[in-house]
Amino acid sequence: MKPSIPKGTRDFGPIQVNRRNYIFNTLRRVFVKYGYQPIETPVMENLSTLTGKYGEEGDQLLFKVLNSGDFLRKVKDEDYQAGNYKKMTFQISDKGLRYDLTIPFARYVVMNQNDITFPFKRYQIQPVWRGDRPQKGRYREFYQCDVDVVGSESLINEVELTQIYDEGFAALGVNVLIKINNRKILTGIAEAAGIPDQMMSMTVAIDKLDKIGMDGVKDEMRRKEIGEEAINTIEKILTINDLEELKSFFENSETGRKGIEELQTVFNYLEKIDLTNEIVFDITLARGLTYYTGTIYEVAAKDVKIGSIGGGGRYDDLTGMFGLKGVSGVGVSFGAARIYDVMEELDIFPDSTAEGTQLIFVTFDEKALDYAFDALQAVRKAGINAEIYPESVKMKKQMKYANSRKIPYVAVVGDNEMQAGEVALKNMKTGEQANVKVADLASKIKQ
RNA sequence: GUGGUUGUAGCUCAGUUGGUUAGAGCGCUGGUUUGUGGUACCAGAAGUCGCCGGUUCAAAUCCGGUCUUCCACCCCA
Repeated sequence: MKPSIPKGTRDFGPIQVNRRNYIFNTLRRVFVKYGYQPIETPVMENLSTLTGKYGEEGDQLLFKVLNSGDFLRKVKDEDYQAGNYKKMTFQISDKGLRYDLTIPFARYVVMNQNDITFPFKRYQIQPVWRGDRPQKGRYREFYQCDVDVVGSESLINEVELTQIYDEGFAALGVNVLIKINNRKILTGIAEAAGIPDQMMSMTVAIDKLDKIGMDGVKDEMRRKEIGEEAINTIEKILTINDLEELKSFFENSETGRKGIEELQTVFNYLEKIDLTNEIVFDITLARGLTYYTGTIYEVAAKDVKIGSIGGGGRYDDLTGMFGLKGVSGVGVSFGAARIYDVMEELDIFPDSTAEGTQLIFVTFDEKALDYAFDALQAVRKAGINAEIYPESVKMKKQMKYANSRKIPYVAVVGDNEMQAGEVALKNMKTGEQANVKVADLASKIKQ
C-alpha cells in the first residue's frame, strides 16, 4: 500500500513547524501585550452549533463526523428512498469539525457567561477544517489565529485590533494594506439606492470590484435583479473615498450616517498612533460572512499576490443565536497558512526560527563516547541544547550529520582530548577549531 | 459544486511518429582521506512510469475511469 494523506492536508516537517511556531509566538506576544488571554475549544462541535452560521455554502463545506456504532439506525427509509441527503446528514451525523474559531468562541462565551468577566478578550490559535476544493493558499486544514473581544461596544476595541494587525504584521516583517469599512455604510448605500432588501447581493457584487472591475460588478448586480437606477447610484457612491463627501448621499439613511460616524471615530484615534502599515478606508470592502454588523477589516499582503491574509469585523449579536442577547463583539483573524506562504515566498523567515541543538559531541571510540556522555550532561545542565552522536562511527559520517542538522558547534573527543580533560571545539561556520576544557564549554558557546 | 491542468528515482525534471536493458542533475551510499562536515574527483544503489481497466504483436507514450496536484469560477484564510 502506498501511503497518502487526504486531499488538501499537509505534513509539517521540523523546519515548517519551527517556522509556524515562530509566527504563532510572534503574534502571541502581540496579543498578550494588548491584554488578550488564550482559550481552546474542541476540534468537534455539535453539528447544530455549526450549521446555519456560515450560509448555505458554508454548510456544504462543513466536515461532518459520522456517528459511532450503528449510524444508519436513525435513517428514515423515506428519506433514503427520496435521496434526501441533507435530511439524512443529521440522521447519521451529529458532530462536525470546526469551520472557524469565531462560532465556537461565541458558543464558549454563552456557556461560560457566568464565569466570564466582560469585556472578555481572548485569542485562540487552532486549526480549522473546510471541505473546500484546494488550490494554492487554500487548504482543507489550516490554522487560524483569532483575536476577539466581546461585551464591549466601544470603538476603542476596533482601534486596538487595527493596532494588533499593524504590530503583528510589522513584527513578522510582512508589508500589508489594512482595509477598513463598515457594514452600516454598505447598508447606507443600499438604502440610498432604494434597495435595502438586496443589500446582501449588492455587497457580494461589490466585493469583487478589484477582481472583475466596475462593469463586472454592474453585470453581477443586474443578474441579481437590481434595478438600473439603483446600479447607477451605487456606481456613483463607490467612486467616493472620502467620508465627509459620502455624508451627502446618506441624508435618508440613518444607518449609513452612523457607519460614517463610527469610521471617523476609529480613524481619529488611529491618527494619534504610530503605525507601520498603510491603513485605508475602502468603501468596496464587503466580506461575505453574514454575521458582521459594523466595522469590517481585511488585510492584503503588498508584495505577494495571494488572497487576503486576515479579516474580521464587529458582530452585534453573535451570541444571540445561542441565547445570550445584547453582547456585542469584534474580532480579527490572522490566516497563518497564508502568512506562512507569503513569508516563504519573500524569504523573510529569520535564519534560526529553530531553537535547535547548539552543540554536538562526536567521538572516535567507545571510551570517548563515555567521556563525551559525561560532558554532555554538564553542558545541558548549564542550559545548552546539546546532543551526542550515539555511535562512534566514522568521523566523516558524524561530521556530516552535524552539518546537515546545521548544528553550529561540534565537540570532537578522542584520546588527546580525554587526557587533557578537554574537547576539540569546532565552529562549523568558520571552520575554526580550538581545544577547550570541559568545564569552560558551556560559557564558551554562550558567547 | 462547475470548467481545465498535472502525475516518470528521495527531490526537480527529460523521454522523438507507440518499438529492445526508462535517462539527467541534485540528494543518498562507498572510496580518494584509519582524527574532521561544507569544495573536487571516482564508483555504486535506487523507478509496478499515480492507480484500475481497455486498444495493440508491442503502451511511460493512445483511449476510458479513478485518485492526486495546480489554475479559473464559487467562496474564503
